[in-house]
Amino acid sequence: MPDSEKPTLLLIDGHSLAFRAFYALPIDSFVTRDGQHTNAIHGFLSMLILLLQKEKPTHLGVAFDISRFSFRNREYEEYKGTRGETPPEFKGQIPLLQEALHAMKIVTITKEDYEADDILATLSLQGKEAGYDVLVVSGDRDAIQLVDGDVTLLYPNARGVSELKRYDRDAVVERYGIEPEQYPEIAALVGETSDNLPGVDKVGEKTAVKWIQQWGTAAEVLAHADEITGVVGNNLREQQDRVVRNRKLNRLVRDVELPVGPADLARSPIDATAVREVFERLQFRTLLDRVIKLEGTADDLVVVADDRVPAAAVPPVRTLIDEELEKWLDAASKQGTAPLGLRVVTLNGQVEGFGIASLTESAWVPWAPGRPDYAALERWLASDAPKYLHDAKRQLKSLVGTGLSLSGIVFDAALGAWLLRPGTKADSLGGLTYYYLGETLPEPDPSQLVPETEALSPATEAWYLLRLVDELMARLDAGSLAVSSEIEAPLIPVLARMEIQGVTIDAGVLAELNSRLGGRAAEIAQKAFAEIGREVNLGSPKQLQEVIFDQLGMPKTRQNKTGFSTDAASLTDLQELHPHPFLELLLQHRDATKIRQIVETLEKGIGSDGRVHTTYEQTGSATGRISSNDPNLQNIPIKTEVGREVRSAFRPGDGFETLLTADYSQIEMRIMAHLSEDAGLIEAFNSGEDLHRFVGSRIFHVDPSEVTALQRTKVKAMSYGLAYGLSAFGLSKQLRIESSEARELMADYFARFGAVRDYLRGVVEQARTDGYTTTIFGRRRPFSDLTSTNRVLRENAERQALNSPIQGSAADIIKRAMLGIDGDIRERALESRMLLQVHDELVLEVAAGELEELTEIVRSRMAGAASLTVPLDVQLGHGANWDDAAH
DNA sequence: AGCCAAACGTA
DNA sequence: CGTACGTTTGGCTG
Repeated sequence: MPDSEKPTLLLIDGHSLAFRAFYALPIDSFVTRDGQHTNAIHGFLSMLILLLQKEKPTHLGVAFDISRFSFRNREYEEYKGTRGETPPEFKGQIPLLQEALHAMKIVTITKEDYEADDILATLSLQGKEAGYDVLVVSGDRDAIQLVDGDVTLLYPNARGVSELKRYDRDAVVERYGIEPEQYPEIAALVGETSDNLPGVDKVGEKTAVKWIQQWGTAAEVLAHADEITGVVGNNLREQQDRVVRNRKLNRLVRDVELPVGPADLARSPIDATAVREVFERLQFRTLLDRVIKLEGTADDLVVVADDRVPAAAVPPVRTLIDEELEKWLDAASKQGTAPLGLRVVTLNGQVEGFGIASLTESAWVPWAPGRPDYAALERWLASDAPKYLHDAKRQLKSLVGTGLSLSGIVFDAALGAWLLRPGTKADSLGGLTYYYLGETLPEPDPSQLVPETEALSPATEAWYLLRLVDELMARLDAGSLAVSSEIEAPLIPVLARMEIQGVTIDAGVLAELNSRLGGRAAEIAQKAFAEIGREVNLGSPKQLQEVIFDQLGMPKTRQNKTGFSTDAASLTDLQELHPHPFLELLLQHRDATKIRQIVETLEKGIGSDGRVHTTYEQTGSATGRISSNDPNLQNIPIKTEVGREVRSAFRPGDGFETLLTADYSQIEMRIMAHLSEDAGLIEAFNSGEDLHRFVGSRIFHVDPSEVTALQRTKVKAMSYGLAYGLSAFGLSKQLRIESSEARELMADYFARFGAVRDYLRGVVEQARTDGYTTTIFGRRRPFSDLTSTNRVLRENAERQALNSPIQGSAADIIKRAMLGIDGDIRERALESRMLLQVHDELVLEVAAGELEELTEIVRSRMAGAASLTVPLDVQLGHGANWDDAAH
């Protein structure tokens, strides 16, 4: 509770918060009729209103930078040098935001030559000394140093401004393990990429914290630099200038001369007319209402995190059984009833019960096998009555063996959050609730025997889940919502079944392969040692560097962080001009041990049922692909002969006849043809001619039949590379041709397929404007670095952006095919089942007598998964193992 | 045990 | 100076 005796001074870094809001809110959705972008203003004001309601500050000021340059640039020219050009859509919003603030009678503060954070530092110090409770809101981590007994920092989480993390002294200590004053000491060692202040190489937060805990300041760390051993110690000694410079620059100035002091920041009543005028100009309707409401009746206002989600009181948890439960669930099953939140609770693999919630009620329903009085629960679970879950696949799998079935999963919060921010890692329910609702769920500390905080009831979790889903759905655009409800949510049970089924792998084949490869690796190693006259660890790049560059005196290869690369490409390059048996043997050794490692991983993964059960990570990629882990079954070797032997260990299980594999041929190029509408490429696919042969004939001006193998190889590499943003330089590297030839090849390609280039350029351009790319089916991927002035960052983002609609659309398509196939299999009650997905390939296990029917299902569902301007070609094959099945 | 970088398997 | 992943290994540190 705020100390009611003390006035509260709220200080905001306007620029940094507005900038974060700019990237947190879709730029498209906030544009006035005359084209003025307003997303940063909207996000900032929305956050401000929340703060005013929650914190009830008596005094308030917002500081802004005047320009990108401050006295720090005189100290260090490159300061903040990596920052991108401010997007024009953002720039214009700052004066408007200031205008809106002035209408609300909020003081804005700027100071020539200083940054907003220096202003905050000065005012927070003055405020503290004058007896205020001070709240500092900044998106700059340097502001952590301001935290004190009376000064609290509110810091936005990752992206977005609607959730602010509260850092008081304890929170800083908990998060960083050091006192707030010491934060800049750590930052000086670690560096700050966004300010273009490199720190000491190899020193991350952990290391820095450890040192600061030991020695207190960065200066003291430097004084003890010679006590630090190892590479890190060397780096520290060599790069101490950086530390000194960083420390100098990240110290905030606390005595800036300002025209106002804390007392001048007392809040005054808003100028309602002016607010109305500005807000109408910005076309902020709901915000206007919220600002008007702030006046007067603030006390009985419900704090809302968003226009759409009214916070409600947490409903009491009831334990429901018998008729009461039946009545509730039957009502919820009626057509058109609102979804319920659901948590499946397990302990040691056993289902213990269910937390179920509506917005007004929440219930804990214990469950045990064989209890007849839970018919209503089981009926509701199995029905299509809509349900919201978080990480539904995991919970679905936990029901295996209980006899319970679960249907009606219409939205998964983990998937929804991923669709909003596909580049981020999956977050827990508590994490998402905090991020999106700004509310903290109590989580017991697993390290405590008797936890201080008791775990939240699953029923209450289900209630928070319900509110979270409302918020996620409100934030998702129409296209992403469609992807959620038509692709991702329906795919959950399909993937769950694939994981549960697993795939049979012949352990005997693997064992034989393992020992054979082991023997071979040992042999090769011996020969390699003989060549260099000593034994080294062939798996150690460091030792290999000694051998290759020092002992053998080979020319240096591509540089990497530890010296010079010894990767396959570099070694092959070396072989060209400086052939040496050791290099050849090393490459062979790598081949053998790599495959062997994969074989061993697979062997360990074979369960008592003789099958390997991977886990598909539905939120595992930024583009929309699924990933596979534990073990990864999407990287089983295929390119070499031994590699294919691994595939031959994949067999149909007992009672199944054969394996069926089906893959899309050149799906990414077909999507490229569709999206670019390039007439030549479309003709290529409609002609029935081999793609690369066709393209080659156009580039080299010969008949398709006269395209040589070498020409075809070059064309193929370029076609595939295009979708990845390949440059002429990269192409020349890959094909080992002159860069002039590579440039010519690309020029010739684009001369014939110009629409492809136009399309790729257009994608990047559009992504730069909108801030995201979109797939054919509406899946989005946001980008922030497309406007960076840092060339490496920007060009990386450009390649990702041009690739994302292509790779992402391919992912959409195969997912749709999987839904169709799974649906058909179930509808026709076939015994056959889908086992593996490898991005453009599916592997199925065929039950006796079902091959013909299943083949037709797979063919038509895959080919029909999208209607593009070119056909989707599907290659099918079957056989006694995965290798044989692929022709 | 935890972290990082390198290397390499797949699409 | 080609996208998207997951896994292992060595080497460093505690």
